[in-house]
Amino acid sequence: MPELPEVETIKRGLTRLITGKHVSGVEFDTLKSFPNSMADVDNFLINSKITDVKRRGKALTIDLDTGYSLVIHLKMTGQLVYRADKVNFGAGHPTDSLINALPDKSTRVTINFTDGSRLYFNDQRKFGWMRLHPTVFVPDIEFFKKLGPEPLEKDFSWQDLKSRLASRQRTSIKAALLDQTVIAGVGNIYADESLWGAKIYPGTTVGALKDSDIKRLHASLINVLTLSIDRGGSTDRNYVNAEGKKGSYLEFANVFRRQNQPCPRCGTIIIKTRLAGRGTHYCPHCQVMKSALV
DNA sequence: CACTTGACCTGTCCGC
DNA sequence: TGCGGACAGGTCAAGT
Repeated sequence: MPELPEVETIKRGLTRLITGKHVSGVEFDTLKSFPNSMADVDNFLINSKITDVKRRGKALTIDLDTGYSLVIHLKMTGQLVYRADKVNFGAGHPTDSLINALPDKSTRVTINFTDGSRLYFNDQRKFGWMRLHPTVFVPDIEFFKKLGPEPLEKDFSWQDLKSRLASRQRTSIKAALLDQTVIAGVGNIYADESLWGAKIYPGTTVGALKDSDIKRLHASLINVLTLSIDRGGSTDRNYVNAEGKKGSYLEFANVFRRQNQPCPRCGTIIIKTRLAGRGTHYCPHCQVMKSALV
């Protein structure tokens, strides 16, 4: 579910909501959601203070004053929702239907703070996880070591994108964008949206892209990711921010989930197909096929 | 190595 | 209304 803009939105919310809070207790259901030992939880999480919240790619890191960090990946359906109130409103409460019944059957982990507030980790499909890791060794986790550069870092240039793509010449540009070792944080929504913005057919072979194509793609990626963060991310199904609210970017999306609708640029009907194992949306008129796979 | 496919899970939607 | 199959925003392991 959450891609870079969604995780960034959650990160900003959590920074504001939980920094400085003290953990008083933790409940979790399965070892898959929280694969640390109870001893680790007791020694490094309980009674700890939250010192910082960070994002790298689609992963979150919550630093604690015990020298440990909570590393979190939400995968497809994970949610991190903070609630200050102690009262459960129950189903049907008008203020916030998405989170009014937390915890629910998708709640994997509940972190209680000393002031009575709570952080819920909900995950319908159970793909996501959170785990404790020594803070200084977080960068050594294999996922982070292999991760490509952050596309919204100021020094990320089109030449950087070109060099990251250099080892993926024979695959499609869509598959390359989804590969987190090429660049960090792009998922299915923003791959389709950025390729539409750059007028590149998603099945185009990376090796067939010219410098001018890569320049447009670089600009389009930054544009789309930045706009989505401004809109609070995309809610297709499950995504909510740290306060349980949906994002509005999909209202501004140009191709994603817009199959059978006219392209905003040229009016041609948008196609949905399957590429790199994923649903893929594009305009068959303005996203030109060059040397293409599929 | 580069590249593709299936598995991990639950829920929902669509066609019969 | 019921049932089977396809599909869903991500990553891995295992295959070619």
